[in-house]
Amino acid sequence: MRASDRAYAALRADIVHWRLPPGSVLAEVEQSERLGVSRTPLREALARLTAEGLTAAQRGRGVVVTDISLHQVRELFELRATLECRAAELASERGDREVFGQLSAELTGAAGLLNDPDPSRAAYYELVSRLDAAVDAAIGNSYLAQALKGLRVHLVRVRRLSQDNPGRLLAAAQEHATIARAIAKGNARVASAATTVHLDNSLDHLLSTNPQHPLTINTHPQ
Amino acid sequence: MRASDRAYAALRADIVHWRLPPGSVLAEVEQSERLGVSRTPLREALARLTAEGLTAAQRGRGVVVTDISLHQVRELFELRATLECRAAELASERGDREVFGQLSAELTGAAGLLNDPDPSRAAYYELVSRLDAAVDAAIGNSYLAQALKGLRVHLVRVRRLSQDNPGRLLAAAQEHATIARAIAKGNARVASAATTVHLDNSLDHLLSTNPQHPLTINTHPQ
DNA sequence: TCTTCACTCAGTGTATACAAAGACTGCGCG
DNA sequence: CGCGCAGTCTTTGTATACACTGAGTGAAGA
Repeated sequence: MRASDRAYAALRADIVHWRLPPGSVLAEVEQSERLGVSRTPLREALARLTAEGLTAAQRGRGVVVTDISLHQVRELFELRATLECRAAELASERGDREVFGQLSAELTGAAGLLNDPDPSRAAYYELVSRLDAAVDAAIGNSYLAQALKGLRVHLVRVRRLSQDNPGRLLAAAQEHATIARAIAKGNARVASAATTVHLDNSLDHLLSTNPQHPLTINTHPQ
Repeated sequence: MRASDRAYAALRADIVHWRLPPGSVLAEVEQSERLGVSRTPLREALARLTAEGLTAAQRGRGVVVTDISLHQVRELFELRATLECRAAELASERGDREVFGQLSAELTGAAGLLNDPDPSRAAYYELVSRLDAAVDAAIGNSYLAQALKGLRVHLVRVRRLSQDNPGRLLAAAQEHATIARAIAKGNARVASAATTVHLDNSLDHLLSTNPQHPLTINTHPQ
């Protein structure tokens, strides 16, 4: 694996998991020494991150990890709703019904996963990402799939803000199950509607647990 | 201006205007000598182009200008319809009515621009891009605006395929005027519908003037 | 005491040298 | 005559040295 790929993956993970919180300045020499690569591949990694919107180049001060305000979260969810509703419709028309039937069944029984002691809910999120992957494969549109992928990077970072409690996660799992069931039935209208409802609930939950603007207060959530 | 920016702008223009047709291999030393920059900024430019999807890295043979099949054009328009319809809706709700009223009037009178002897129709396309810019500003969603921007790069490249005749351009101008008028009236439903119609007509025209798959035959349209 | 200018220095932007990996070619063997 | 292998060579990947820009700081003058 190339050094630039390693640097990119490491930095991206650090940003997404808030080990590099918004506002962190990523000095080239400092990061290249930390990651054990030279400046050239590190610059390539930073360029990729900047293209994704995870970092931004500040004239004269290097690149910094971009901030996320609640206002931006709203914009993010507005685009997300647009893309995911369309994706749900297309998946309903073009998807493999068995795949989504199976996923729907698993999601309905996701309560078991949430009783798991794992605090990171890895098993649950893995199941959800399998649904995402199934939708990507079903829509048969690489441009749309790519747009969705680009969005999800930001959404994983935002997830840290939602401070999910078991109740919300259980409800979200059922909403996901509803979406998968509609796709399995080939009902595009319902799939789109269920997606709209799910995203609205998610955003409401996120906003209610983050009363005001100051997301930067949560910079070190530990 | 940085050397990497110049290299990026030059390569991007060359690709979009088909001076570097699909399949061209962009060897680093060759291009860096041609553009008068060293390999380092050129690599950065190539990385940006690859992130945009205009080029793709081929293991061991450098980066090549990506091909565009009719199938991909269909996918492109599918995503485009999704994003632009939503953008038209949001612009109807949030846009400045005077701005779009003015644009609508100009577009209605665009027949004059099309009688212009300029074969590149620069004046016409400048007017259309002003409509795009107005929509971007009106939607008030930087993520959606960014997604639209990323799409338009590919669309400019595809434009070369559509071999627009004056009749189609005039019809397109009227369709654009209809969209602008609906936005000016604040009628989101009609704005979205008019966008759907316009994009369907555009795709139909493009497909009818490119009978079969082999877009690569048009590699050197001059 | 405030403002401004110059100096220093940290850090990015660029060039180039070196290393490594993959592709092409030519030869030999079956 | 075809297939396979090895060697060479082109091209990318990485490291590092140098240049240049911009920011911060200190002192001096008003």
